Amino acid sequence: MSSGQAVELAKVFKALGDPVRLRLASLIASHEGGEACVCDLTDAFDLSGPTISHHLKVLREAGLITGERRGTWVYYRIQPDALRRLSAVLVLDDAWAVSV
Amino acid sequence: MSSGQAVELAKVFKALGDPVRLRLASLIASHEGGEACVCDLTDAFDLSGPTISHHLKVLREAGLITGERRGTWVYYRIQPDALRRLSAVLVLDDAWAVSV
DNA sequence: TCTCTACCTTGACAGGTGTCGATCCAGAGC
DNA sequence: GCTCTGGATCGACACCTGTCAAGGTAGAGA
Repeated sequence: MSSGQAVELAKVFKALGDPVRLRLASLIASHEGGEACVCDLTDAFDLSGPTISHHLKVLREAGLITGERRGTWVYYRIQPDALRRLSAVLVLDDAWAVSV
Repeated sequence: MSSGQAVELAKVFKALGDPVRLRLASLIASHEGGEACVCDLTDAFDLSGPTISHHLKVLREAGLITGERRGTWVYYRIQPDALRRLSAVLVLDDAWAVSV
């Protein structure tokens, strides 16, 4: 894989390289309707609002989730394509061997 | 996903969350015979030996690669199971939704 | 045994990251 | 307009990470 590809991919892996962000993504993905309000998420952690907001921003900038404001609340939703792309990279037999 | 699971998983994602380590893993996986000598790897980067060694250690401790000394050289080899496990986690539709 | 090579470990430093309190902004409702 | 509430941003802090120079260890060969 090229140096540029590695930098882009590493950003996404790095975003998932934190227990809080992993659980945030998991909670969003498994929430009914496939989306979760921030108020639902903050309750699940023993962390301050700004900290949750920070982690959500990291996930957003990595392209793993999208946020949308609807009235008073902000809803987050998983980007399944981003996960599928990551998953494909890890199946080394096909992807890695030929992509270097 | 439980808090404990998240911590374990995050370690592995974090290990891949660096461009150098991603390329290292990719180089090892795609090298002939499925294993690569450290001397092959250092040439591919503009980094000092200790730095490469440090990154290899991170990958090793995450369970993504194994190292073995054979005579003068040390050979590293990918752990395909670790990659497959990660890949499976990312297929959210099945795994994530039920594992929380 | 001595030396050379390949690699690892240690120590130190700059820069990045997670966290929080304080503050700010956007909508809803009065 | 004003106020309340849900979130985001800012500023600051402790801690973690990537990097290298210097020194250490293990095996090969003389």
